[in-house]
Amino acid sequence: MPTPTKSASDIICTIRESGHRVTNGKRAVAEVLISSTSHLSVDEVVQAVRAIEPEINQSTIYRILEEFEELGLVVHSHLGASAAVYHLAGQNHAHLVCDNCGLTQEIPATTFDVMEVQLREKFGFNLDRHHVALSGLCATCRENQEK
Amino acid sequence: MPTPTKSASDIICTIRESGHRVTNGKRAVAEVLISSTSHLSVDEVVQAVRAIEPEINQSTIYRILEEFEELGLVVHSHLGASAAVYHLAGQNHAHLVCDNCGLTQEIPATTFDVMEVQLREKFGFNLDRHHVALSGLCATCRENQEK
DNA sequence: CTAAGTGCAAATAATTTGCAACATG
DNA sequence: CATGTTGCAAATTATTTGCACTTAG
Repeated sequence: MPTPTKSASDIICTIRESGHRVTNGKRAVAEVLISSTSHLSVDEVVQAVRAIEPEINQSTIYRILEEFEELGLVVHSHLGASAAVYHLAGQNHAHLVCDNCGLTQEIPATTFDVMEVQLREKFGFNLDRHHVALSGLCATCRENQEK
Repeated sequence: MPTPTKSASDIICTIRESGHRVTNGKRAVAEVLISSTSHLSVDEVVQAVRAIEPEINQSTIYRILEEFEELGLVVHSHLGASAAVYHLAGQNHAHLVCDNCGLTQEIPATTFDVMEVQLREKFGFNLDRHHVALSGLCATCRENQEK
């Protein structure tokens, strides 16, 4: 059963219910995350948010993203690059990152269904399928490497 | 077919063959990596190397590790923590990192045999099994979370 | 009102780089 | 002796934090 796509008001609601306060900054971050199809670095979130709320500070964005993550609204990954990237939770996908060119493909998290069960049974480990990032070589770089 | 364990002289040999020069620093880093069973952060490598070569500089270690990685001698991963960790290549294992407590378990890379084939066939992606790090919850943290 | 949230600037942490001095092949 | 390597200090990049001021509930 796929997680239903969240709307901005769902996010606002979750914030309020958790006892946190709703601010313009949080509304803007929510909108940015919802309208983005890809993964955003903190810096990209900052740029996008400033189009809505020009006066917002970078450290505020860090704090908002941290709060959203604690509330389970967003997840972040380290896709090999230096800076972390954020996106909404509940989007069922995992990442394949090319070591060579940095290309990131998204693949359905269902790819890991079997592995998830296997890891739990064998190692007692509960895989977070929203947070999977695998390294390797994309098709193009592999071909070039084989010369 | 498991990759045979490298010795310090294998590493030295590879360096020389690649046209790079062999220095005391590189010898020391090679020894440290070989005698370590676990993953070392750059800082840990620096500490360990200084036991052999007290005068070595941190940025030199960064440069040596970078060179070793280009030569395919070592690999590094980002295990969720801030600093990257390094270990010898060819040790067939992957990592399971607990999001909550940071515990890192090593599991045999053969766990990914099926997945490797699947990723190549479906997405043209060539998984690097030495570089796999999966996030989730370890058994203990999972239990505690279920209350 | 009052605790949560924010801006700002300074502090950390991890890593990289420019350059002059040095050492390997 | 030519070029790869190193030490050092300064620069970068990503992220965090202390604190006074502001604002949502």
